[in-house]
Amino acid sequence: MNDAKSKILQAASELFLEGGTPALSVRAISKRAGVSTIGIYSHFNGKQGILDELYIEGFEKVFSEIDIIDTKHSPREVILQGVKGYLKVADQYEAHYRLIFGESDSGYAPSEEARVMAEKAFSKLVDISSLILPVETEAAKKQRFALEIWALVHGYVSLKHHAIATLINPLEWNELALSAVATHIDAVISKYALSIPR
Amino acid sequence: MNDAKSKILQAASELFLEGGTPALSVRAISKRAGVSTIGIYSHFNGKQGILDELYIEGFEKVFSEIDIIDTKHSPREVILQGVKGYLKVADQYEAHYRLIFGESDSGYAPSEEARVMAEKAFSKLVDISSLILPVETEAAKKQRFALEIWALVHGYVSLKHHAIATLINPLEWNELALSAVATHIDAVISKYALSIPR
DNA sequence: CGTTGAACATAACAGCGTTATAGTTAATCA
DNA sequence: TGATTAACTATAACGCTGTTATGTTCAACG
Repeated sequence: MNDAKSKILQAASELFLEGGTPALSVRAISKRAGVSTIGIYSHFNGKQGILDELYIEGFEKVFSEIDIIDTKHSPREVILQGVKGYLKVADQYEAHYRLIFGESDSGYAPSEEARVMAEKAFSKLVDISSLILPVETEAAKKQRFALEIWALVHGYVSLKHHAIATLINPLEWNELALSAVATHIDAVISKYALSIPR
Repeated sequence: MNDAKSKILQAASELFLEGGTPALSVRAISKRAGVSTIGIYSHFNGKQGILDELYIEGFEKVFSEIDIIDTKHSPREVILQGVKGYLKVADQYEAHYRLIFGESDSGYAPSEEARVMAEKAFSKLVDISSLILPVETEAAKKQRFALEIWALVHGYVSLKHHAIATLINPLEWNELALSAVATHIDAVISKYALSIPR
């Protein structure tokens, strides 16, 4: 990798972690990276290119947390482990998370490459969440169940940043999310236990 | 209400519905309202004041949809009815929804008055969702259950705007959300059915 | 009638993403 | 070696943003 290119990415990532989208101006990045402003445009596709890199970086972190190879524990516990990792990433990389889910500046739209990364992560989520479903379950149904889990967890993360969040003890949030997922998983498990002939 | 003031609000609301946050510039509002840019600052607290009005407007719409007085149907159906209304508002007033949940421009933070409105809506949600809980359930527990419902529904709405949403039929989204909520409610109902001594 | 105060338009400020222009440096090639 | 080419650089500008200072107009009130 080009030296200037990696320095730009490093600077952008630092600024992003420190101050989120508002701190991520082209001039600030170039200043910290020690390059001129048009360096952002020669090495990347301007600000859109920088945001794309951070978007992908964010999804890579999510992916690595839910990419679990575990044969010792039950599917239920594997899913909960993945949710824990997801919540951890959402806490540690809040700016990335907000970027990924359109909660920052509205001017950004992910590129094709960035969307591929997003779909890869969702695909992995489908893999681990469908562990509790019968193997012969059709693909669309597996997707829908993964979506249920994701919506529930993402909902907690998103509401955590909301004004209403002051009503609930902030330390509890992740536990509440985990508990809600557990409730939901158990409901689905018992539903399928009924529908599976024995 | 002052005439200029209402014209400004009208113009802002129109622009917001048409083009969301990016279209909502102080100059564009003043131009459409037929006032000077400084009028936005004399009648409101600048852009923050405008966004506050739209924030409150959005929560009012949510509130009116979940403010259900219904003694004919079961608590379960009342909740699902509220969720349907919530999803309708999220569709019809997408820009408001994104503003409310921090998914637009990151510079905005709701004022005290706006937060009061948000809490009022959440309070109403607690009211109708706790209909399925035993009356003697403690307040914190009712809040936590309302949060579960809200997180689940909001998760679906938020993910609907996401890049990953192309993988799922967009027409199905609201039905998927409703179905997920129904699953979750039933799980909680059966849990409490077990814990209630008879 | 004179004064006061509110709303007004104009213009400016600093910042934003982006780009045109021009200067500098380094590597490549005849 | 000397000339050309490509990639870097800085400077400045364009049009946009939110915000504010400066005058100006105009209607209401004592």
